[in-house]
Amino acid sequence: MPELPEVETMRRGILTIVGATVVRAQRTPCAKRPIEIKPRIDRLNKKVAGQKIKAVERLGKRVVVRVESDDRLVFEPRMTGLVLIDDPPTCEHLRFSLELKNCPHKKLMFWDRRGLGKVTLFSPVEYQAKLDSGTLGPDALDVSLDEFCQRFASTKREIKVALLDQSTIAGVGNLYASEILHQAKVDPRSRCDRLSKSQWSKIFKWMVEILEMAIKYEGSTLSDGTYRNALNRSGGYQDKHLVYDRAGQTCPTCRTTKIKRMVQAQRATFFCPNCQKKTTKRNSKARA
DNA sequence: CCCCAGTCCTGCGGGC
DNA sequence: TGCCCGCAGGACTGGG
Repeated sequence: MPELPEVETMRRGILTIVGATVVRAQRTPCAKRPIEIKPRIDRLNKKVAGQKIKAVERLGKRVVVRVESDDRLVFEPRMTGLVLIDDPPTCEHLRFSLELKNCPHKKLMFWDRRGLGKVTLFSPVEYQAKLDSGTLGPDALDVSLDEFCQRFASTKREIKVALLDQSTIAGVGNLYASEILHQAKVDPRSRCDRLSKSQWSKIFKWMVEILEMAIKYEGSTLSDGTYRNALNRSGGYQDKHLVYDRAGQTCPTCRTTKIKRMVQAQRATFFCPNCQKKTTKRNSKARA
């Protein structure tokens, strides 16, 4: 499931399209079922055809292709989407393509097995409005500790659930949330408004560290094998997971307790009950 | 406003 | 062995 590191790996994998000219945008004829593309493909095509690609950016878990007019084509891979310039895993789930010229690669493609992904074209005004609407928070790798704390501090939600909310911070998903809280030694059920300053610092520090490390390893490929890096190989970070999908195994950190799986907000959470104990503001201060 | 459950989708694996 | 159902979860919607 693409989270920030996997999407960043996709972005880096398609950087050679910068400077290319878009010939046309089209839904891929062999795609099994249509995905949501906005605006309608003919209108979208009119806006991007003939435009030069100026930049390939990322915002949270989205790949953003910016053209000369500053219109932005935003790809949302969600569960099983891939943004590619090389052969997709199958022909049948290819959903969308941008034909290119003046580029070593002829096409930018959006492949998505489950079809939950989306492709949306935003004008500069629409894009700014989207950012201002508050539905998408700042990127997890582009936020200060102060803003990070500020955005979470007042909510009573459980920290694991809050981390997944893209309107607070964009980029962290289910897998990395478990890993971050394990390294920070925070119980995933802790209420945000009851976490201490030092716990927030640890969560922030490990969030940055884990996301950056996972980018170095080109992301995590899980057992379903969907996610591939730019060279169509598996990512490498799945071997570094300490708790995710390791229920029943001995915790690699304390080596005494078995990792547990539980469900929070209908999502699986993995944690070590020994390493990640609930602390109140009071007793964490007393300890310090 | 804030939060949560429900919804979409396909492929895989557990269980019978 | 083969079939079926439940599960995987990112992001949005509707309702309390």
